[in-house]
Amino acid sequence: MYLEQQIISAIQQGFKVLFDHEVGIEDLGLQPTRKEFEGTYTFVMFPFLKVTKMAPEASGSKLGEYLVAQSDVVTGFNVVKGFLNLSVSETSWIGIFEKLYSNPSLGQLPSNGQKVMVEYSSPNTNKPLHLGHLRNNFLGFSVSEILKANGYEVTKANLVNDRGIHICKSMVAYQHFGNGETPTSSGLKGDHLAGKYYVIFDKEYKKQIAELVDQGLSEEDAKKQAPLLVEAQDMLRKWEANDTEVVALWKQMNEWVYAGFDATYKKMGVDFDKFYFESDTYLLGKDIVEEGLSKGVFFKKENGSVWVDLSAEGLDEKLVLRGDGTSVYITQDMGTCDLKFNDFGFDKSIYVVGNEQDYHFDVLFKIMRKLGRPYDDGLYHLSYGMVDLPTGKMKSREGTVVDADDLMSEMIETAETHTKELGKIEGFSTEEANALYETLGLGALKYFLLKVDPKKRMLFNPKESIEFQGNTGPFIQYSHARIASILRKAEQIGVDYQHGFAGIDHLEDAERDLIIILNDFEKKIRQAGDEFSPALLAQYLFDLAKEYNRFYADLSIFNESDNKVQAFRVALSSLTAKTIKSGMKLLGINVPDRM
RNA sequence: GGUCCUGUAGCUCAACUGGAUAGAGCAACUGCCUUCUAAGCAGUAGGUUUCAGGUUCGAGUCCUGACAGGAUCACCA
Repeated sequence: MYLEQQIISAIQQGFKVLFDHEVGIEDLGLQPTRKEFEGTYTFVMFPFLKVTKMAPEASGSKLGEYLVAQSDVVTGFNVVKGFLNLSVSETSWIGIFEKLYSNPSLGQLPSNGQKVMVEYSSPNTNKPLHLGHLRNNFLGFSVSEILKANGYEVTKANLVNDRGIHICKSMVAYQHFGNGETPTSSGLKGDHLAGKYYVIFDKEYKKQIAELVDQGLSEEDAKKQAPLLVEAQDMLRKWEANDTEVVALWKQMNEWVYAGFDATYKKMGVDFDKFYFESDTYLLGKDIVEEGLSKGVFFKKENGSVWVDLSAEGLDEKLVLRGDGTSVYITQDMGTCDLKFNDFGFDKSIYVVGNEQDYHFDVLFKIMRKLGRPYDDGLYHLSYGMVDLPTGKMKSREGTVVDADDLMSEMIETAETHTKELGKIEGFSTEEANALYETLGLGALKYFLLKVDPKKRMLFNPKESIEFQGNTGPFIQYSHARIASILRKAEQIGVDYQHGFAGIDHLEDAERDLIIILNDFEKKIRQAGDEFSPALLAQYLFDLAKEYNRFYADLSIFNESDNKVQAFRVALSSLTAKTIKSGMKLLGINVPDRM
């Protein structure tokens, strides 16, 4: 980072001295030189030809000569068309390496004094988590960690949807068909138990509809009049009236579900600092409706319903309170928005929610802006694409989902099979071996879901999607394990690689290329934070691991006769391992020392 | 129908926000384990970036219009 800034400021000086022209830093950018050309950084001359009043080649040469003469980091240049390719001195690279190597807070930028809340996961308590939730949870967790690394104070929040008609459906079905079954008696995790009755409800409900249609009702009427649905709606009313029996059942079932979720979250390796429950928040926001009315942001229709007119912002009129005075979804979201701010005073509030709710958040944020909330600039919907199966979209009611618990178990089993086939667990205790399978299986899964740009929808093929070779989590984990092995050997034969690289005066290509990419780590953390995109970091870590493996294949460490060079290569390996480890941690992925 | 998102190698994804001959992995093919872990490395092959226009020194990227896929548009959550 520092190196690029040095070069840029020298270029800025150059424009002043050579062409008598002031150029803003923000207008100057370097890009990596394509590998078919000589050099590390490339400066594009085209946009500045008006300033230089010379042909592209001549402009580039003149600036290049200036940089070599004036800057002690630029040692050479070449100009191809309008592209000025700059070479950086080996001593600069060695200096960069020493700085990175001695940095005790590698991968952690200093505090920026800002608070951010990241809401993610936000499950419904009527069914277990599935593949789509995995993307949500891994994303939310990773973005939180990335923001921490960027110097934010982060609060991870989970807004649990623990009430509503869908919960009542599971409850009604349980009352009818449950026979007092419990997680203990059935051996089912609590969330799977609730999900089982949600599916049963749907099945029985459809049966009832069919019967009613046979009796001559229209499809539409049948859907409304089916006894099970009526019962669920009735149960919801009783719940809202705080009916003792209904509330007791609700508490019981939710407790089972939470126990199940806890186990799943633990397996996933995600956690939360704050839980919000919709049963506590669903009545919030009515005061904001009043506020909006008095501010003239909202208006009332004849039947008493309250609306906001967003047509000036390119949207429609949107209901914010029903005619009977009850809330809609957005009412409580307005309330929760304020609640979060009052609880934590955030500068930014991020909602990790699927792109099916783009419109909803568009509306919500525009409303909060109209209401003039002090934090309205910090609201951000981290909208991610759905995970599709080869067979199409997942539907929980129809049981065409990939269950999160099942998928994680399968991944771990696959990792076990694969590891055993390769015969890589000599000397492992059973516990160590199991821990490794888990690290690898989950690493593969997390990396697979995080390496894709969040906003893009992605395809998951359970049979083929997850590999252990190439652009995968295990490939990066493997690179780390290789280095760990080198470090063990270095310790064993007593290589001192902690200090003293003054004697190094020459770099092999593979060494230099590795330092160049190691130097990008901080920049990538920044980008990933600015764009809320773990994918950028994932891509970087893959490139880094690849570069290391090239280095590993090209140059020998322990056959190197020069002790200084040998120590330097061990140190370079060590820095790579540290970078991989701390980068993978930001993705929520552990790295093993042996595999 | 209105609005929004997406479209890149056979498949899954990149492309530093407008820069050079569009890159990786998987799958296919060819080499490399007597040497620090072959879950690796090196190489071959694979492309009219959905299509048609436009903007400029320069377009996968920006604009317009088609086409295809998806989401959304309830006094549902």
